[in-house]
Amino acid sequence: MDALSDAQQKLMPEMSELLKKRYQILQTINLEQPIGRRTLSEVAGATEREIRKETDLLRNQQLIEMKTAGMTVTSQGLEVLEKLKVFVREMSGLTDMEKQLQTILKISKVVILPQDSDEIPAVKSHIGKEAARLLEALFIRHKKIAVTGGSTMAAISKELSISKPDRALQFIAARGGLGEDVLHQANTIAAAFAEKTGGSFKTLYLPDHLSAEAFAMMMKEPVIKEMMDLYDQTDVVVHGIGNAEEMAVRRHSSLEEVEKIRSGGAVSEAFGYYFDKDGKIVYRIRTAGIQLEQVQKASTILAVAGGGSKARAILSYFKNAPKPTVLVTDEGAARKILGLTKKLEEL
Amino acid sequence: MDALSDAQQKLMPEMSELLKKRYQILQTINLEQPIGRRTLSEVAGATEREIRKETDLLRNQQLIEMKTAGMTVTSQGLEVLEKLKVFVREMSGLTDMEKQLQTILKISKVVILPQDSDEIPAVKSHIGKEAARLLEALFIRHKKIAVTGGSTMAAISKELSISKPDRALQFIAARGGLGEDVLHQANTIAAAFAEKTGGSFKTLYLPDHLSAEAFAMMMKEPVIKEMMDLYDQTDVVVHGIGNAEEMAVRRHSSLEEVEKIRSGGAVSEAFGYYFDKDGKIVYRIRTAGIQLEQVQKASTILAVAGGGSKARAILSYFKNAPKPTVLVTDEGAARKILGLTKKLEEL
DNA sequence: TCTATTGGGACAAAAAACGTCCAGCTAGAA
DNA sequence: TTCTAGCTGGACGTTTTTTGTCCCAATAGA
Repeated sequence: MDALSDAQQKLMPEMSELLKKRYQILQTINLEQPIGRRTLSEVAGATEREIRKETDLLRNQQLIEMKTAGMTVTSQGLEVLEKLKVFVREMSGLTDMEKQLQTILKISKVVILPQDSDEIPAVKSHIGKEAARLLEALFIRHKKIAVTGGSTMAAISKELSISKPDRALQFIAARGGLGEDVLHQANTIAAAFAEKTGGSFKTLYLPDHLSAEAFAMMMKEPVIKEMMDLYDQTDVVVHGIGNAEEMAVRRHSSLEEVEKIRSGGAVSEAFGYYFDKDGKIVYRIRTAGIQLEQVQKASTILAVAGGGSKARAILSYFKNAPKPTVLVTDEGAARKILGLTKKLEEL
Repeated sequence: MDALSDAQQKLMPEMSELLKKRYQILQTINLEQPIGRRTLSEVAGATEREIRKETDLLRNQQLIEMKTAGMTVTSQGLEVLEKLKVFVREMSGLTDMEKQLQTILKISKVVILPQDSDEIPAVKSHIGKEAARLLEALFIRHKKIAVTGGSTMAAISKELSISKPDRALQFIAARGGLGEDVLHQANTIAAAFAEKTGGSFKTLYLPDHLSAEAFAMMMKEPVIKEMMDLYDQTDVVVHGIGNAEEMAVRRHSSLEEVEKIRSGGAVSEAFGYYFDKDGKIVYRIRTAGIQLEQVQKASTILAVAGGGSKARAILSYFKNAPKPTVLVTDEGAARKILGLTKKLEEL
């Protein structure tokens, strides 16, 4: 933050919030266009009246246009969005927080997006977009990419857009179904990534909750073995981070599983592994899929998770996460993580 | 204006006015401190409520302090004032206007201060302060300074403040009484300048409206002749510019004088000379004082006049003003001058 | 052709801003 | 020392603005 902006904020303290709010609205319109007042008010977490007031202003400023199909961002609007991007980040202290988190989590890079996806649904899309941009940059040098499931991963796939299709790209489902609904399964996500980028994808279909013997047998099957080999060659891993209990519930885990997860003090989940607050593996779902050791061999790992509710999980997972991990998260999660670590230090 | 501020203003168009308003209030407090709400509201041209709202905010921001004696600017406030000075000027387009006026009026430099002194009394003080700063810079190399009268000149004298007294400075009253009230006479102003700077002053006392013979005789008097010689040696001339009719009235000019001024189409007045819209001398008060030719010999001339009502007069005077003149004026006058010249061009 | 969604209009209710006064205090003049 | 002008902070009825909420005609897309 330069001295001028500093002085400006001294003289106009209300500016900060206002700017952030309008920026976010404009950004959300850009992401979801064409979009109407009502839909926008839901996704941006504001009342209809407020959205109306602000969008009227944005139109007067010729930053957006209103047609019968909905509101769209003008080229001027895009320009403003571009110009203020860094400024809004600086102003919200995001750049500072990124550096702090990088140190605390001991990883190579952290990217924080404004607001909290728990409160404002659109933030999830913003996270997705940012992660998509980061991932696209990796496509140039890395072609074998393992992806997991989850709604965050789905958000990334929605925002992927590549200038020219790259047939060399290969997306590998990092896990089987894991009991999640089809839309958010790793298999579906891998297919979506491939479709958006022009690459190919490999899926892993294996029933959950197999008996130990059946599992051992399956692992010898060529189709499955092929996947295991692919995991070894993986360049990039893209994954979400879940709350342990939430994931257990969503996956309809058996009572004994839930018991193990709970008694073990599991906090976070990733790749089907459950971690406690110190990052120790408490439980792992016995199904085929990428192994933690294989993840660690990847040259870059992209972890994506946002929302204040994910703070504890993120903190837990990163206790033992690979160094070359890049975390994409949001302000809500970041602030809570910093709050939690500060509290710990005080004790 | 940089791209960032531009984008900021696109997103927050209300910012501009708000910033200017608060800046002006803060600046005025700085100039008149300690000052109370009511006095400030009068001098700043705003309602008491508004002043109250803004000053409450400024206090919360720790830019001002409120004591029983009145409000004063804190060191933080001063800093903000300093930091935003250039920005506010840029934002109001003053820098642009200065360049335009410089070309139109064909002089070496123009300094424009925000707002209109016709509407906001405090602006006169701001003009005075700026002129004082410019003048002080000239003191280093120039010691013989001729000054005229008028309320604007009085404003300058109020704002003069010099780090260490300079006994070498000599202030010369450019004219005699000219029928104005004592406080705004050139003689009084010269004395005030001298007092503020530690210099000396020379006054010119000569009755107005002398007969031609008496005038000729007086001109031969040593005291008067001495002044005439001083005018020849003048380095710097500081003067105001008046509206012709207004000045005629204020000076209780005789009917025939008023008639000459009116019929000649006089628009402006300076040094007792009356000029028409093309800058031609229409009439001059027959009394001792600096001659136009002597003014033209000075190395620097500081012309100070503000307020929209002075626009025509300024335009008139500068038709034939010396090139090395520096004009200090305000936004109100500047905008009107530009408007008038634009209108002329269209015809 | 039908349906879901859009922007714009409208309006009562709630909230904020405004104009205006007064009381009590204090610094500086007399 | 007393007096007075000018200061802040509090108060309050009256506008003015903002807010929440509906409806409506238009239209894009299925």
